[in-house]
Amino acid sequence: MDYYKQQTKFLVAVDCVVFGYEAGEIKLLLYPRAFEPVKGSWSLMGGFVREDESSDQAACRVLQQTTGLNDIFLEQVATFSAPEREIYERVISIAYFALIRIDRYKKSKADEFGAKWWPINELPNLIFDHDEMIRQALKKLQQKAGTSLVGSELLPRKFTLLQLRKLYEAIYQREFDPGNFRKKMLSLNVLERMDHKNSTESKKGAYYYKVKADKIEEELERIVKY
Amino acid sequence: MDYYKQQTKFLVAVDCVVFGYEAGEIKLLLYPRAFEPVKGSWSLMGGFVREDESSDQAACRVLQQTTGLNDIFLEQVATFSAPEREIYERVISIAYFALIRIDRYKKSKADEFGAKWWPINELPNLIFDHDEMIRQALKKLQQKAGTSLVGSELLPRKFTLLQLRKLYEAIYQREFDPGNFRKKMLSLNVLERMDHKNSTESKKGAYYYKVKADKIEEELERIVKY
DNA sequence: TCAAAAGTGTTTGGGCTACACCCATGT
DNA sequence: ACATGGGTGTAGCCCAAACACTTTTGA
Repeated sequence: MDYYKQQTKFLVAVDCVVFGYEAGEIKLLLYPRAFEPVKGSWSLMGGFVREDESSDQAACRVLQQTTGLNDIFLEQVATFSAPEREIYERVISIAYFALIRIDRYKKSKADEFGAKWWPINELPNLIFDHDEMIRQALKKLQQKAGTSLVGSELLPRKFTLLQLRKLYEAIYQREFDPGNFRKKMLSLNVLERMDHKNSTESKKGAYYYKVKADKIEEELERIVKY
Repeated sequence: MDYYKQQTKFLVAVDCVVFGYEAGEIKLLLYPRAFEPVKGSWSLMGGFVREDESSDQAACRVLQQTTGLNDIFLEQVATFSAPEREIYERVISIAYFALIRIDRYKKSKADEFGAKWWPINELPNLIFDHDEMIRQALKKLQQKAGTSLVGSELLPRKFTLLQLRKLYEAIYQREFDPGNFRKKMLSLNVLERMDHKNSTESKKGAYYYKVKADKIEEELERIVKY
């Protein structure tokens, strides 16, 4: 046991890459660092791990505090541990990625901090290695969306196939053939057509779909190549 | 800065899932825990992260110390942080997976600890959450081998297509059609045929191949489904 | 009437699978 | 001679990609 006592201890934090989807774009929730060093740069939602919680719980707590939301999709990305990655003190940080529906977000504590949604292609300067965290998180999101309908976590509960396709186009930064995308998605047998239509995005009107209740978390065969 | 000072610090460790390949089987390097608690159970190669190093460097150091090898393929798997995952003291552990050629390993410090190679299908009881680390590491290995020739890290520098196929069969725990496997591998254009043959494993003799020097780390299109 | 999305159908090509088949050679 | 792996060829199937076409309706 003495061996344990000789060892160095470290501050351990979590940083959450919070993805949202709005106006046809993937967006990220960031807040401005209000104090030196690197004041004015933007930061991921983060916080320190506490004595009585796992890092998963810490990430969950951070999101609860900053977005007011509780039942959020959350997954580990990687751990960043370079000795010089922060400035004043060494911190080992476990990066997570989260998916939330911006329409559920609305007002919350995050606004008090000046938090803002940034389109993924127009990000500001970020502190420390947060840009690398985002890069890896996006890759994870693409992998995840390729084998599950996790993408629908970013949409309202009911959505049209146009909305779903636009979301996938935003995630993968490329276009999909409308007919083929529709056939592929429907062939997976995880979507359930509802009995009413959305008429705001097309003249003809498109049926709403929702994910079948028992298929939400299901692992599927490849949906899209990545 | 006061905010930093109030936070709890943690012991941070690395645990390495060391994969090897021998006699047609994937094997894992483990050593027996010599002291209580859980004396007699087996453990992954691990160690604490030090003040002046990243976790990557720590994992590298642990492998150097236990196997004598330096230039080893090493990749992060995930971080395990449940408060009760160890017994006497809380330790947050970053799991890595490593690939080494058993023929390069031979004698080393690890033998002094009683380290032993275990076939992946006949593992002993493991301490803490090490079995879960192995499960996730194997999954990572399968993904990695599916998009790169990382598998050849486990073979001698030159190898026959039979040896490569047997390795992939061991990694994915399923059989591959000999003809199709050969065609697929050669079509990737990353293997270079050498001008001599191996005659120990077949009457006819099979050409040796090696990975083209400039293609070792290359990301490929899908090699095998997983 | 026209544009734009909804929704369905068809064709094509590439790749994977399952085999068949010949070659070389040690026993 | 025969068993075994080395190595090549091929027919069938599935699926993704490309794209044609019809429907519906608001502007």
